[in-house]
Amino acid sequence: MNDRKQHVIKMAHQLFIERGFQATSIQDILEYSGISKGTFYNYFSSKNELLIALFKALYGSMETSRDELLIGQDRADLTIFIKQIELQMNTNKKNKLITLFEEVFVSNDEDLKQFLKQGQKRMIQWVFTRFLELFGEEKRPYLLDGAIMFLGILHHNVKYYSIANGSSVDISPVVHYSVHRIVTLVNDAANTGEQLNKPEQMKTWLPDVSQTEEIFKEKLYQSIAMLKNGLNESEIRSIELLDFIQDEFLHSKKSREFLIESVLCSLKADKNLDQQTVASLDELIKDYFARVAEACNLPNVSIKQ
Amino acid sequence: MNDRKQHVIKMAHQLFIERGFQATSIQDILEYSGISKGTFYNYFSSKNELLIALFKALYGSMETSRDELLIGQDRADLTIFIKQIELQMNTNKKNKLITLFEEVFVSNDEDLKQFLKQGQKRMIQWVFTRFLELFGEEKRPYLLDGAIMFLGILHHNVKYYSIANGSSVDISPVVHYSVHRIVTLVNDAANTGEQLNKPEQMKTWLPDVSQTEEIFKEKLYQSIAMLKNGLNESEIRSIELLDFIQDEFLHSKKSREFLIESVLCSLKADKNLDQQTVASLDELIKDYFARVAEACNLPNVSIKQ
DNA sequence: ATCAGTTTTATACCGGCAGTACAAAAGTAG
DNA sequence: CTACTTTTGTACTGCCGGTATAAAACTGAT
Repeated sequence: MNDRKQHVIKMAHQLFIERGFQATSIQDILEYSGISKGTFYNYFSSKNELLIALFKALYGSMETSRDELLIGQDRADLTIFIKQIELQMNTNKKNKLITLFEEVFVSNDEDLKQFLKQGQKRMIQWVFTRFLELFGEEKRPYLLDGAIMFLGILHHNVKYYSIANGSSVDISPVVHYSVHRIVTLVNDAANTGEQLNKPEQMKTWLPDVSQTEEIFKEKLYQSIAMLKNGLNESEIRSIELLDFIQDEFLHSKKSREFLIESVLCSLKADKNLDQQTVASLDELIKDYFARVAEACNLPNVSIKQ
Repeated sequence: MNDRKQHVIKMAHQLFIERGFQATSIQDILEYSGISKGTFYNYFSSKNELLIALFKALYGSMETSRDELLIGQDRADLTIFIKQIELQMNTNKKNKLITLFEEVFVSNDEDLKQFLKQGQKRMIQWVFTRFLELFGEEKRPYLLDGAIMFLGILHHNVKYYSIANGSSVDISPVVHYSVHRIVTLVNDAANTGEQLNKPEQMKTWLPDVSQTEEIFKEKLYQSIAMLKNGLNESEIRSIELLDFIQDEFLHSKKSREFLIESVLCSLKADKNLDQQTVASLDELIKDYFARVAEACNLPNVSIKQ
């Protein structure tokens, strides 16, 4: 049922990689994936919506595996950030995401355009929050500029490095080089005090829902980090419990409330931990699930009527 | 005759600005410019070729007015470079060049794609040669990386600054900011000795003809600069003569050989100038015209037969 | 096994697109 | 007036994304 739909997305993706999006006709997709036109338009309302589904799948899995690299790691460690960027650039390359992106970015379909713009903004916002962790709160005013410039440098460098050295070349040195550059750049901007974009303006980028989502995640990470700091390395069980919570929330759609509640229960009984922080963590998570339940109910009601 | 063709390009440009390239049909262009389909395909072999003609016209005029800013100026002056970049970014914006560019950059038409890639490489090469003049020969190994990163930073900054402040905002601060950043970046790379792309690889970018053209221009500028250095400010007539030559070669297709020869004659009689340098300049220019004549004759012969 | 409800298929169809073909008309120069 | 080129108008081809619909296949509950 849903397998079939996924299969169509997969087959279409192959065709898009081989020939590009524009050059792939719906007829091609039908023949290649062995379905009829009616079924296709039963799954997707248009060719563009198929593309959106593809992007969502690819970016979703990319984001989770990128975030997984951070579990149980020092969030201020630059080498982890480099690994994260390498991962993303490699999946970009493997799936020809950048080409696909460029090909449809200037499109007449306003929905598709907005979706892609949102994706770019999400990426910048992610780099910004990582920069906050890497450079520290005191550099905040210069970190939105930094995130924007970092992505500009990175993409341009990868592009021309690939032209010069063949597209199969390892892009790891490019990532290292680009990260080194942005470090000096941010420090330079902080020294001279020059600023182009204020980080506050990002608030206007995301819809409230995913914004509070981001804030929640950041608070969660902070609480967990604080608790971990109070532990020494021998208390493995406590660390494992904390890591589990973080991991579970990473797969946001399928976080299992009952499991997390039981883990929280264990944490409350854990005398190695600062119980005040545990309490605030507990409250934070209870709030989150309350909000999720609320968000789930409202649409259901409106559907039933 | 040719006026009509230019008129079609102009009308098409207007439509492209309003609706975008893909969304403008040939039928639209026919109606808007008041010609018939037959005539259109008499002028352009395809819609894409019309776009190439448009790009050539726009980029051509942009490059000459950008180069004109340098006449009689200190080529190492950073403020002139900033003015040049501002000029280019403003015409980009006015003509929606970047949007048009992005819209067709990933295209199935290999000719169009190659043409656009050449355009990008030309731009990087120009920035590189300007950086050579601004940063000095000793920074050469880091200036191709610098040029690539500068354009990445600049375009990204302009993009997000325009999103945040409306597309009608003055981009001058963005240009200043980006230039400041690239200065520290180049010095940083030079200090640490990190290098991604070697400037030599640019040789593989351009066809031989425009490459020797670039080399000629650079030599010309150097000779003229040397001669000027030997003068003091009161010798206006000599300076004017030198500036005239530089100006005349800037409009490369229509440089008038007889005029330049006569000016060279005056220079040879000018006792304010270092006659050895004048002689080498003379030889350089004679070589150039010989090459141009050769290049003109060969195609003519093949046409007549 | 039957039957109702859904999904899938096959096929014909629509309007729009870029590009081709070609004969008639208009313009141009000697 | 003539010979030649340019322009025009129109009809045509083949492909595209998307719609419509009736027949066929599948599904699950009784």
